[in-house]
Amino acid sequence: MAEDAPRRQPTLDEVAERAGVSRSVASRALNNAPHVSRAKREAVERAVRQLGYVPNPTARALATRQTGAAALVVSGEDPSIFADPFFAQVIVGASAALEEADLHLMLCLAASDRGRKRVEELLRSKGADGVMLMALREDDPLGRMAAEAQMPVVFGGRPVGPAPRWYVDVDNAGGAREATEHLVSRGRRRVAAICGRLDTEAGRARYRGYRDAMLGAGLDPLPPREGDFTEPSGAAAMAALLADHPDVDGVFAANDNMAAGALRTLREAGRRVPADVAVVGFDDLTVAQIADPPLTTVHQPIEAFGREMARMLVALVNGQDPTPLILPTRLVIRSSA
Amino acid sequence: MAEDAPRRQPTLDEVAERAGVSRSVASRALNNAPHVSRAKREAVERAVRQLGYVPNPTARALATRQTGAAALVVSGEDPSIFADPFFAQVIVGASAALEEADLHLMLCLAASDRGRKRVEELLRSKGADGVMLMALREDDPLGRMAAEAQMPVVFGGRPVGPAPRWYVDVDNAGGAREATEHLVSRGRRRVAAICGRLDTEAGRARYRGYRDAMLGAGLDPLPPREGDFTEPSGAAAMAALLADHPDVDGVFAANDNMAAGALRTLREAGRRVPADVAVVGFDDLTVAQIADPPLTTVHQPIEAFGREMARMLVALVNGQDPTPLILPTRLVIRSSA
DNA sequence: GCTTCCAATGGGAGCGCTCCCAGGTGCCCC
DNA sequence: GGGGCACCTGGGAGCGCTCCCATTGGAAGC
Repeated sequence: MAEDAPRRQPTLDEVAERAGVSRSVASRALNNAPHVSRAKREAVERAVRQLGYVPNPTARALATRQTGAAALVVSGEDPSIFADPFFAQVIVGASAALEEADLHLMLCLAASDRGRKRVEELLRSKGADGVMLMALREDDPLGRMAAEAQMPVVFGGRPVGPAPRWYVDVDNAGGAREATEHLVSRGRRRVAAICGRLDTEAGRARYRGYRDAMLGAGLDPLPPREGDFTEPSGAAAMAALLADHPDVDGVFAANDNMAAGALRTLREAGRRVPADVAVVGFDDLTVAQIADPPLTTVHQPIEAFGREMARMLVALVNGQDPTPLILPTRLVIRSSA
Repeated sequence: MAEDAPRRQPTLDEVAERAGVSRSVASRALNNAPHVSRAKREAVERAVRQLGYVPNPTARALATRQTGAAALVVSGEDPSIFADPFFAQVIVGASAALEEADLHLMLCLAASDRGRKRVEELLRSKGADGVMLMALREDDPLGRMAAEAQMPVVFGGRPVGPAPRWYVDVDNAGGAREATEHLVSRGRRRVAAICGRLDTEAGRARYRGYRDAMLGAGLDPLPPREGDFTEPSGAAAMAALLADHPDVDGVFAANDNMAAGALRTLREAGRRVPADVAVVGFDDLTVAQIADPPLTTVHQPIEAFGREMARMLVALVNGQDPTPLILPTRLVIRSSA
């Protein structure tokens, strides 16, 4: 009755032996490849069941030269950048798409030197079948490494500089323009922008969108007021803004976190939102709904962003040549503007 | 000048040949193992540099029977559970600890059937050197799978039922008790609890802490008002609470998201916080600081949680036998209570 | 009935690394 | 001066799988 606990995992050879076939046939049966008779196929299946056989992914990887994993690399100087719920949603999307392709997700936070070194090694050693790269800053060494890697690379968000061959991005400039135009259409004239880091393309593009909208409306854009996409930086930027331009009546913040910070500063300064100052954010994360007042914000399809990035990578891994993708944004009007 | 782009990665054999040594010596030099003369060691290093050699992790994995990766599995029926910023912080901590041990992080969202199946396969095929398991619900099949796996498994948060051999957890009951006692000490008498999912141990323990504190103060605990750790569920629970107990003057919410929802409902119902109703949350995520009013909440060391989980796993992988860990919580007093 | 063809089969050579072991060298010590 | 005894060294056997290829046998075609 008591089954001897097998110390070692059964191997394909043992399955083959038990099924009375050769290893080749067993392998073909397992990968349901052609050229296996019905009888033997069934014999193999039976043996697999009896032995509780599971193929060894490492051995398979070595033989096929495919790891069965895709890496998602998040750059940035500070690991806490990853605490932004934005990434969690990207991961949910990417994970779903990779699951369909039966690829595992390796997550690499390339904040520390050590982390970057490990990513470089991953890239050079083909430790994954492909890589998704996010949150690159200007002159990020990861960009160069990726270019040199003999491996499919998809960028999540274009990096600063020339656009890479494969990327998924969001219409940052368009979204920012729409947000700013909304403020202007509500009669705001002294509209300022709290920007994200200007060493990222997203930060730059969103400022460009703001500026274009202002110029288009015949208004003077204010110079960029740089934050780092965090709530405190938004609060600080808003405070500085109030000091320099007490008459500001509209604010476009390059993400919801900073918008929330701006809201806090405005509340503390006794300014009513939106009566005195209207505020628009970007991202449409949970914080936008929770904020008081709820934030009017530029919605971006974050989960789709992750999903499309992964799908593009899968296509590349399968030898196809997908085209870059720019996802649309859409203004969600709540009460802050 | 123009270097021929080598189509194939150089192998250890080529390094050895170039360095004029055997493969064994090259291997030892690479892993800086003993029994290699200084001269040959340097020759190998030179050859590595000239050839741009990077060891093939898959081949190494096959030979050593170690994958060099640890998996973080997040269970739950809905992938969006992962959108909770809680997990992002856990990942930051875990990632840092794994980086020290030179292990890669595989992230598995085991929400769909397909996802669970893949985790099972991972477990059975030893596709990773160890696994961290989080967010298990009652009777979660993952628990059984993990128990059967011939692989180190660390639980992040104890599952419902008997405690596993290795886990990292937070003092949920203690934190909840402290939170509730705080409300009582501020003179609140009609204190309710908005619970998390009661099919998770965290949800249960936090309710137990609330109940114990109430009983300890000679007050009647209200029956659990169950949410699912999301903001809307907190808002809904609060609304139901107001309907059933209009005289409620204190609320302990089992996490910050639900507390934020409660805040919203209270605001819409015209109740002042904390004057009419005091609210305490749990987690101390960013949302607690952003909320209006800022939330008094039970701080838990989330990043440390992830870090310790990973460290425990690394210890197990290295053949040690670490002891389970329960991390302390601490009440952070802001203005909501 | 004999060639032709193709599905089915199993042998064997890798994939690129680790690690055990047998053999070889120099050096110290009695 | 010879027998240990370090330390080096390289050969070779795996790790568990895939896949090419030569071989077989039976069905189909003439």
